[in-house]
Amino acid sequence: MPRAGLTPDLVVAEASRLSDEKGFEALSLAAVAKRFGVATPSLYKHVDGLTGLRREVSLRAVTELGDRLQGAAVGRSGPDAVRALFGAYRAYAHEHPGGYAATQRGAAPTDHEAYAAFARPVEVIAAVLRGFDIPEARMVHTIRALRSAVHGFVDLEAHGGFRMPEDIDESYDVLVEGFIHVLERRPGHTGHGAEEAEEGEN
Amino acid sequence: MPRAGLTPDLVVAEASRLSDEKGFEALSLAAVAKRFGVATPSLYKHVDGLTGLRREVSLRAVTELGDRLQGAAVGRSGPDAVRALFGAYRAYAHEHPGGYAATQRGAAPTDHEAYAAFARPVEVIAAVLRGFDIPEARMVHTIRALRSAVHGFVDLEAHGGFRMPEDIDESYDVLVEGFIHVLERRPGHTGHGAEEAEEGEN
DNA sequence: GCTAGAAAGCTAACGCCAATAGCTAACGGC
DNA sequence: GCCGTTAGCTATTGGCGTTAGCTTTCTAGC
Repeated sequence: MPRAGLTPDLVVAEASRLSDEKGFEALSLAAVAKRFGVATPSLYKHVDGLTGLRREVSLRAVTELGDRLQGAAVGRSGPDAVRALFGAYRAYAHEHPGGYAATQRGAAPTDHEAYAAFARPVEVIAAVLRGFDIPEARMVHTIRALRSAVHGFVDLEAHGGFRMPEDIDESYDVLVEGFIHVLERRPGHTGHGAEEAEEGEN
Repeated sequence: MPRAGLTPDLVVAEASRLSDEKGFEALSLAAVAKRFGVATPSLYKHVDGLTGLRREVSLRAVTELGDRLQGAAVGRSGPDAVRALFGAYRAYAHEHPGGYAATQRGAAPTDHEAYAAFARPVEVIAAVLRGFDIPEARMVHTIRALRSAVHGFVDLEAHGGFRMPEDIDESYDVLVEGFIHVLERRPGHTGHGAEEAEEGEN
């Protein structure tokens, strides 16, 4: 009997595809094995159980998301960069719903590799926001606000939370432009601030 | 052997408690049964399987969330009402993490009872926003933006997405005040709008 | 107070999944 | 062409959801 020729990368790639098609919650070792025409236990030779597989899918997804954000932001600045960021973020979630969902399961605090991977998208956001006149003490709060806005919209949309007939793209525009408006005309204001800290998941 | 005295309400209440303690994903018939000192199949006399139990927990949660929002908004208007809304929303998520998570699994389109229940929190938000000078064509988009902001923040926070040392309450303030700022000083602007529609999940 | 029927909770059994142990056969280096 | 490595297998265990069918408790009505 010839071998299936699996590798960790192949398995994770197929798992990512599967979770994009059926949802991240539907990701199972049995389903992945079936796709390769292989028995479930065989996957253990390439992946550390279901937990490990989920972790790898998350890592892959968050890395790709980071790349996309970076790609969107490069060469732009100010409001344009923010628009590009918002756009790329939602586009990724549309193209890879399972991957985006995987992105939401944070990494264990001890898992340094995952920790770093999860920090990257945030770093890109931070870089873009530095183009605005935001006091250091407000930086982290602003990053968190942006992340909340994007993620909230994308997540609600993905779960079918917007049921009215109004155009969803237009709603996103309203959100994005509203956010930019605050960024531009509201640089300071709350003077009492904490000191700054370095990169990481804000 | 005396009976356990279960009722649908008791079962759902215990399930809600369990999912608040261990997470909505950890909700299982087996775990609920164990809490009552009862065999798993016994629960089928009160609840329509795991799917049904999840639905009931969701309904209960979304109803309570709606009540909380309403309670927070009543007697207030304008920015104060928005602040109260944001506050109550996050407070609910803190007190009932499992319930809040349950809230995110939307209802089936055919499930009219659930549909109505899920619409209620949105109706409260809509009522509060009517206190601002927002063009009808922009209303739904604004509601969606608010929901995105709150949910995004709460969801990221719940999943441990804010890892920097900065105070999270303060971040929430920044988000809330930013949103209010847009509401107050940016009533119109994009003139091209759709027509209005009635309540429902926006 | 007794009885009959409704219904609560039980055990048994099946299928699906994750996971571990241990076998076998295919592959690659020499 | 041989041999060690290892990919993939089968067998098995344990947990879960679900259905079927039984027994026993409770309660309504006489």
